[in-house]
Amino acid sequence: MKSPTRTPRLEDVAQLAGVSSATVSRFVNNPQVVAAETGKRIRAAIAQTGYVPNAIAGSLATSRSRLVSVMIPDISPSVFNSTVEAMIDELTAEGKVVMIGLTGPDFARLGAQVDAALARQAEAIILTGPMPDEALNAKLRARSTTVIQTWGLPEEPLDVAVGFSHAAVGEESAAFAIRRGYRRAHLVSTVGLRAERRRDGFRRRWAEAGLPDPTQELFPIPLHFGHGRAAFRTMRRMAEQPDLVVCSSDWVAQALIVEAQAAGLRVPDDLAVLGFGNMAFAAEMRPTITTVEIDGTRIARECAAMLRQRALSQEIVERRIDVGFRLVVRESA
Amino acid sequence: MKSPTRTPRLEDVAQLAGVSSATVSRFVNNPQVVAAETGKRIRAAIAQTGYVPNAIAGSLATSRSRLVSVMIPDISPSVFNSTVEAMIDELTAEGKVVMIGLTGPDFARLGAQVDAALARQAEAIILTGPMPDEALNAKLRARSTTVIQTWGLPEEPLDVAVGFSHAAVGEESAAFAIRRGYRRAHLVSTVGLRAERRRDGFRRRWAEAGLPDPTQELFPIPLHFGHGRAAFRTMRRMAEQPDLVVCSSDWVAQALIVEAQAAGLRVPDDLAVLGFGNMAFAAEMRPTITTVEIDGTRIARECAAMLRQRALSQEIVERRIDVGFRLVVRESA
DNA sequence: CTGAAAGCGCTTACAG
DNA sequence: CTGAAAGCGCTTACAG
Repeated sequence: MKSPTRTPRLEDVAQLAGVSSATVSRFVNNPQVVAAETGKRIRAAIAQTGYVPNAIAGSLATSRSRLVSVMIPDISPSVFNSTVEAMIDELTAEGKVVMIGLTGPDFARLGAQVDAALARQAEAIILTGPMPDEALNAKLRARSTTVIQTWGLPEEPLDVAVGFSHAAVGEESAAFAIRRGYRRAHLVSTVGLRAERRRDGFRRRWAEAGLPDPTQELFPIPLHFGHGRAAFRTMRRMAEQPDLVVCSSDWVAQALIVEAQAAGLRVPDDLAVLGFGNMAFAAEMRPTITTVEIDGTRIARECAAMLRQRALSQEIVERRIDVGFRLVVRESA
Repeated sequence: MKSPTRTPRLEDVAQLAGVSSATVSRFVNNPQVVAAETGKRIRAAIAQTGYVPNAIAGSLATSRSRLVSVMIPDISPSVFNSTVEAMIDELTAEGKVVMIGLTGPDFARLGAQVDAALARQAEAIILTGPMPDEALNAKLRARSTTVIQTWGLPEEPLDVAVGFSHAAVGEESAAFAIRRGYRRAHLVSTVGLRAERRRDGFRRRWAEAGLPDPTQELFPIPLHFGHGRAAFRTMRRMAEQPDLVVCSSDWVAQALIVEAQAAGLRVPDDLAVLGFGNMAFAAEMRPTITTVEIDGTRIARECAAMLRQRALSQEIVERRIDVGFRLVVRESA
């Protein structure tokens, strides 16, 4: 049962405290500029009325929304998860509100979500998805809203970018596999630019070592457990069995391991498996999964730092921040 | 590089179209009340300026924020995941913006997050956590903000509630286990009211069947994979080995299965395992996991429906909606 | 169908 | 240190 008592405003507090609403506003936003005695009366009035400032009115008056929009394809078993959680934590701590835009796995609703963010005067839009199309680019460029591209690290960011090089991930995975002595690699990944960059990096390094071109199977985004099963079936039908499968996600890696074990293969002796994402479970399965870790917390922190810089000066020194990645070597490869 | 061109306002569009800003506002919110000819000119002006309405100003003018706050403990491998995704989908489709408040696993920041939501004039606050304390209750009751308690289904909701009965989950799990012929149950769950209700329900039914009181181990929230390992170790040290472990999460169930298999036990023949949550992987592991499914999409849909009702009439017919749950019987028990 | 004008609840330069 | 007042960009009852 909601009681329809009117929500208290600044003015209500002011009357109760016997001051002007301007003074209450100052006290709320900057207590030390108000005389101690006055402050005490205002504090009491706020407690008595249960006043909570109306941030909508505040935002309108200052033209600062404190809203940051984060665009992600989806939530559930997503590799973006920890990054998003870290973003919410970081930005909330700075008094921002984080609005999550779910664009759908194929980013179909990206345009609509950007409009929603702009309508709410988002101070920044953080894109984890692929580059928006040219129309969207133009719209974003015309605004003062900060646009941060994350995960992928475009050569020429729309505005600023924080991420890592997918090509480098591919290359370093290949270098590791070569050192380990694997010779027949099979790549399981997704359509789309990012995964393609990783595959290309892998292939380049692999070819440099004089190894036979890897076989591959691509799935639509997002990858899930079931794709690992399908990939295993395909793989078993191949003329020559690979000794290493490189997966675009830990989920797929885990599914492949489960299937391989069920088929009597030993991992990694008969078949090695490399994952991507270093999700929490990767360290816990049997065998534990060798994978690539992206430091989502670091990405979130750099994003927050960029926003702070922008707030202070509109001048961002470094427009591209490479947070790198880490190959986490465990048992599966 | 951001170009600092001024963001277009309603007035800019109006001048370009040669009408008043009121007319543009009408066109934007309710096109059919404007003459077709006028509409055409306005549409052109909007396209030319790239105008996006300022939702902050709109919210202030109408006192409708379209903001809905969802409070969850955390994101990563959480059982709340699909529910939250469904909420975002449902509410976004109705033109709302969803603000996610991360309260921390122990809900420590719930009070602060509620204040943030109220400050932004959230139209509704959706709580997945435990009942807030009395001070928070009072603050929420005094506001016209709709408060929806989800997951758990309190006897006497603060405002309205959508969820299921934890006690019933416990009872039905026990009934199932009894039918299956298990006799020595071990419960692995968390401290806190909800898990306790499930345990109590289980025990009640178990005792009715004349079976020996289940043993148990409790962990702090949130449960994760590692707890399953720890639980298995504890279990192995027990004088009498259980034939069934009932887990508060699929993650724990999966970890137990992995450990049991590594120790040479067959699941479910030597040890049966029951999970909770029906996370995507539960259907994919070997053995697949028998678990309890909560329909997060249904919960989200009912929440959205309640908000629609409230918007129309302030009268909500049903204050408690029980969405039930489903025991998904697979291989692990 | 359209316009002039008041109002939503704040913030902040300007005076004092 | 404090107050009066303008302004943030919309919406909407009221007139016409």
